Amino acid sequence: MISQTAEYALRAMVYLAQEPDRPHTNQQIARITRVPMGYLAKVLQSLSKAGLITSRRGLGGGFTLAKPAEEITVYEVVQAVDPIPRITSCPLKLKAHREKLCPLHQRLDNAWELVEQSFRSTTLSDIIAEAGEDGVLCEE
Amino acid sequence: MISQTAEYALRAMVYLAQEPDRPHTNQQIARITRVPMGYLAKVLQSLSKAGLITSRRGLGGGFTLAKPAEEITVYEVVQAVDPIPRITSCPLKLKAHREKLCPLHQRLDNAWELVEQSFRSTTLSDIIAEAGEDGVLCEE
DNA sequence: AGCAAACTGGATAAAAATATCTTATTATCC
DNA sequence: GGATAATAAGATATTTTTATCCAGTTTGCT
Repeated sequence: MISQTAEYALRAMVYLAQEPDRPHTNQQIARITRVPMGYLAKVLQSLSKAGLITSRRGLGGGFTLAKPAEEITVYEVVQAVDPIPRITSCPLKLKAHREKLCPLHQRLDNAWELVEQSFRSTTLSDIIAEAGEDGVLCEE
Repeated sequence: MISQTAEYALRAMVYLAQEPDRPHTNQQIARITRVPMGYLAKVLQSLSKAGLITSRRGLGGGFTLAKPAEEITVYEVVQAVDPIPRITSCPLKLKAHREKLCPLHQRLDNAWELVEQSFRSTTLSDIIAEAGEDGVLCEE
């Protein structure tokens, strides 16, 4: 339902949210979240361009949340790497459906709306808070 | 959110549901629903194997709903071609999460559950009824 | 019987998503 | 300033999804 890429992005963000004070390197994040390192680099780029994280090069550098975990929603993360494809116009390009979607696509889009709402109302800190002491992604 | 394949399957099923009394050929369905003919054939095979439609070969043959439109849900159609990947075990394969998903994956799965419920509670006849006279997919 | 319509199944091709690798650029520390 | 750690970016490879094509089989019709 969401892409592998979005799953990776969420893992990385949750991890960063757990220790937001110091930068974490691509390598660290990859190891903990078990995401292929080379690919994670791309995902982190996307998140960076979307303004959700900041990066610092050089020794001691890495990635850090760009704003507090309370202010970052699951929705923002997913949107940054692999947006939810809301249905705004008829996929069959029927003229008759330009104004109003047919019941089929209307109902599909309603389902996506549910997901979107769910994602919008969940912040990274919600997730961390729920985890308690263990940490969300087992840090071995 | 759902695959192209699932979208095609739904279009085909809605079309069949609109005229359930006579068989419709792959070619007919493809033209109306604007699905590539060769690919539609595969999709129809899947739907047939799932028991949602029946097929008849030879002249005058084609595909027909296997049961009344009132008894076929969107969920069944999607499941037949491209199941919703509910999260039942930790995607990171962490031992600590075998019993209980971490909050991240728990919340993702909750969203899928919403979608699943929405799909389960919608039948093909619901969709057709909502369309009124026009027909769901413009029959040109 | 013979022909044409229609599904069936397998092989193949094209496109998109996912993943890897390599080279550059930037920053820090000594 | 040089060595090293780290991101940035582009090229390439692999896998999955989507799509096409073709030969085979069944069915109905005359």
